[in-house]
Amino acid sequence: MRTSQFPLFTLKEVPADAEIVSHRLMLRAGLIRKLASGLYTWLPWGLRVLHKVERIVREEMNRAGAVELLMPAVQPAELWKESGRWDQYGPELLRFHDRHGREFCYGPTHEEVITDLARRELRSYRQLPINFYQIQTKFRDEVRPRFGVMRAREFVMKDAYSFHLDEDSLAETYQQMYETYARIFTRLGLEFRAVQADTGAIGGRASHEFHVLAESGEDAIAFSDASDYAANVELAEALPPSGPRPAPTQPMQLVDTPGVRSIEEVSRFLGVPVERCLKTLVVRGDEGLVALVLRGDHTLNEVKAAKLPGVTAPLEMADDEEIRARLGAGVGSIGPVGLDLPLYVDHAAGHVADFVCGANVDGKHYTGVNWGRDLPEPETVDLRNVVEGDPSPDGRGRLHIVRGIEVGHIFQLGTKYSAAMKASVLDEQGRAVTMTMGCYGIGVSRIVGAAIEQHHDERGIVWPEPIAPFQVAIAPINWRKSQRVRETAERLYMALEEAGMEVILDDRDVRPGVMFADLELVGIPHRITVGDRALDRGVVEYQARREGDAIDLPLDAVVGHLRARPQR
RNA sequence: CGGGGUAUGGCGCAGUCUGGUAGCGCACCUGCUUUGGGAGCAGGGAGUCGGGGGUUCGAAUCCCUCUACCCCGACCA
Repeated sequence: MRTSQFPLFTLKEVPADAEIVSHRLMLRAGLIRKLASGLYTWLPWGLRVLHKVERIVREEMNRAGAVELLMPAVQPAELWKESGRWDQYGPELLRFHDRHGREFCYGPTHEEVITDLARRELRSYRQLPINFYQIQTKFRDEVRPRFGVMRAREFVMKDAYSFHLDEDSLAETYQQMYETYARIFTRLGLEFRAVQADTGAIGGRASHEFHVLAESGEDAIAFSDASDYAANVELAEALPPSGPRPAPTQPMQLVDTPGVRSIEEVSRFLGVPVERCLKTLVVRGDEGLVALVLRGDHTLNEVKAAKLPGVTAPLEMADDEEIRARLGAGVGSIGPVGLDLPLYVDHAAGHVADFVCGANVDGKHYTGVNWGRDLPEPETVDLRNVVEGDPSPDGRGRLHIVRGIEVGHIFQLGTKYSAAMKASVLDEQGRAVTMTMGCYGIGVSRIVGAAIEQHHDERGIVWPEPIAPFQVAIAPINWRKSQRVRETAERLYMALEEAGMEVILDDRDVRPGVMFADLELVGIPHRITVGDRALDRGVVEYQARREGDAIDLPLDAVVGHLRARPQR
């Protein structure tokens, strides 16, 4: 390709609304343009990258024996009503009517459609297991789209759905998909981690997420420094503290704490460390309010809390009026002593002695409170998010917390959809058996953003070789005037193309600085500079995007040199 | 959903408080010069000042209203 035929749309200045580096660089490098909130056009250079990601995903899915199909993006409401998700899914599901007034949605995921297909087409256990996949555009009406293609409303996803006669078969395919995903992200040149995950809105049992590690990631993941334990912080279990609780040393006292509300204020006002201040959160439950007690330095894990019996899922915090009406005191003065609410106490909070807590009277707190003496011994549960340094739940090592971008997610669904939609096959005995399902997603367009998040420098994108829009750029200096430069560049271009490389020849008549800046911004891994100065010495210059200095190469050595480069 | 902010040539911004002929940088077009790190000179084109309504002799500027986009929050005890 030539830049005259395959134009760059690079930007010197960044549109003001781009927040994170990958979004800025995708705009500046001319990979995408925004149409509306969460909706992006893929420009030619960006589309090349997207297609490369797709190709690797497709190759590895095919290698794993999955079969590709393509389902409609628009789906009839009936199927969603059958699965029960028409009512469950909420406003993220974009719904509309056709001219006959029939209800449809734009598919955010395809369990219903594939299950409908499977129940029609699959009759016998002999057809199982089977794993269907597609690469297709999804729409999720996100509350708050942001970060460019990382959280867009319309996005490209690879979704796969497997069907099985039994759990063992599902477990086998699940494991195979786990390995396939690891291979895909390795081939893409990304630093990633597979972690145990919550099943969320899709439902089902076992589940792993694949995260590209990056500071800007929206998820926190916890992993052990001494084992292969890794989990989304949403899920990571906080173990109860070991050893006995310290014995009480203080009497319980009611103290005035006028205007003191937050844990930090309480701690400062009373001179008690935050770890010895307990906070009491009030949430809505199936029958009125429920109180959750945590250590002041810990944060509530909403996923864990929502799973507690009697607590609403998803979790809803009670508002100030509700609390005041029920307890006679405001948020900020609530505590477990004498509290007339169902109470859940976090393991760590139940292990604190001589603690401070709200007194259920405005402007008053208790100090020196002790479980089992001033209030009943609590039964403790896991309520909090793990923090850096917590013991690993598998008993080996300590947890570290890093941030990640979720790019893949695999689930063992079980029969959630197949049962609701009556998808069964006949087994060896001729009995109808509800099929067991798995599903496996990869955020194809998100990967492009995630890759940039992980691979860039101050000059722009530094693509991993396998997904670079082109492998090699030829930068001819003084293209118009120097016939020698032009002829050499053309000859090189032909030779590299013939060698099977993807080459972009920058035949714009622009000054070298402009050319170099653009080629670095768009992140081409290898650059050959052709200029009279080097040609006088009988060479051209080779510059790797991720390395410092250029080296001289004789013309006939260029193809060999590029071939010898390790794929990264 | 709640809170905050922004909207002025393609992009980035000033001008708005204090009403009086719409400006700057980059980009773009033409010509000449230039060609190893985002060139120089000269000339040029391009804006319903987000939409609608109002106040006024006069509105980018003041008032009302709508829309779009962005940010923050949805752990506060």
